[in-house]
Amino acid sequence: MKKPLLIIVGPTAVGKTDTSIAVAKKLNGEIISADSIQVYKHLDIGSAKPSLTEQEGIPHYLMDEIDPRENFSVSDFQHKAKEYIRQINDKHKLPIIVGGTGLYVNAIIYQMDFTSTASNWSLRKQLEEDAEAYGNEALHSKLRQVDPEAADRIHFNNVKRVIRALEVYYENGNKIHDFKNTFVENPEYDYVLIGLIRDRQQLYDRINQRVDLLIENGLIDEVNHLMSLGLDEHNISMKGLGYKEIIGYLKGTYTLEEAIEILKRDTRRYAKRQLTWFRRYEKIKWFDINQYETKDALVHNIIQYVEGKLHLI
RNA sequence: GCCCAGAUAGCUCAGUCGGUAGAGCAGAGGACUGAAAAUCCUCGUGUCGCUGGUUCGAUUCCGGCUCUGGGCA
Repeated sequence: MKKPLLIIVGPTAVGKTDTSIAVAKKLNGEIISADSIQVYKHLDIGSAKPSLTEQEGIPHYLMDEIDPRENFSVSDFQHKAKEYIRQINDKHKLPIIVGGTGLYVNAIIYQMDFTSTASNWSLRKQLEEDAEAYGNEALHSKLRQVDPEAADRIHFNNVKRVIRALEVYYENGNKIHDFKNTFVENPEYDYVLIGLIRDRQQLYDRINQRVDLLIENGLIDEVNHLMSLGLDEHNISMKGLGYKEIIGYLKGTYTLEEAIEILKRDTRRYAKRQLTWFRRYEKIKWFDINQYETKDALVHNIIQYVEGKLHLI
């Protein structure tokens, strides 16, 4: 029997946190965060993680759980999130996945197999050096020799993907092509997928304001502190928006003003990419926040929609 | 008031030895299977400030006007 599952996605700064907590309260739910940065401990301000008070007593999983020195990946997410879903179901509560990391959402709603080839960081480093020494196209033609289908769909400048495809081959002779079952739905869940959206210009204004707020709230101190723990731009957790830019400022790559402008711009671009990703979901039901007078009205409509779709206990 | 330099894409500017124009940034669209807040691809028509003149033809040359810098008083 399929387990009920609610998923709420949306671009950064659209208002997911607020909305999802209100929805969770009404539906007797618990939240699993699908956010590749909020998972990490100590990355609080930059990731706009809700405080315990702001969580209003709703349990949040996969938030503030991982040491920022570790390299968390979609595979870890899939494994842990599925376990949390099971636990929440066992308590007869509704699991609600909330987040902006599209790949993580895919790992839940589609059958994605991550059992084959784990990441091999030293191999990646070596291939990166090859790309720098001999050029992106040289590395890409290596891929063409071992996995032509992958070479066809990965652009030669997308070095990261070329490397991953080569890694899969070098590690155990597989072709990355072998795993193409992306859009086969996972039969475990009876899921409802909701997307939150609002006027583009308004979203961008909110992003700009939020960046200013993060700085006011002490983002620079937070990054300083993380650096004193030995973290720097090489850590995966530090690749997040707000961290890499402030590290650049602290290391003198650019002024604070420049860092803030770049952070705003890149956050806007990120929001746009998220929207591109979410538009592909056929089952997504969009709720345009601008069409509701109040947050209560929005939440009420979401609840109605969800109750009509899911057979809740 | 006088002199000089500007006025071209949302912004900063380039350019046309006279044949209606192009970069960067901003912005838009797309891709996505172990770094995904990452990574990558594609996309540039705008009364060339206004108004007269010269010319087959002016955004380009000439005059006037307006505005913006800077300088001199």
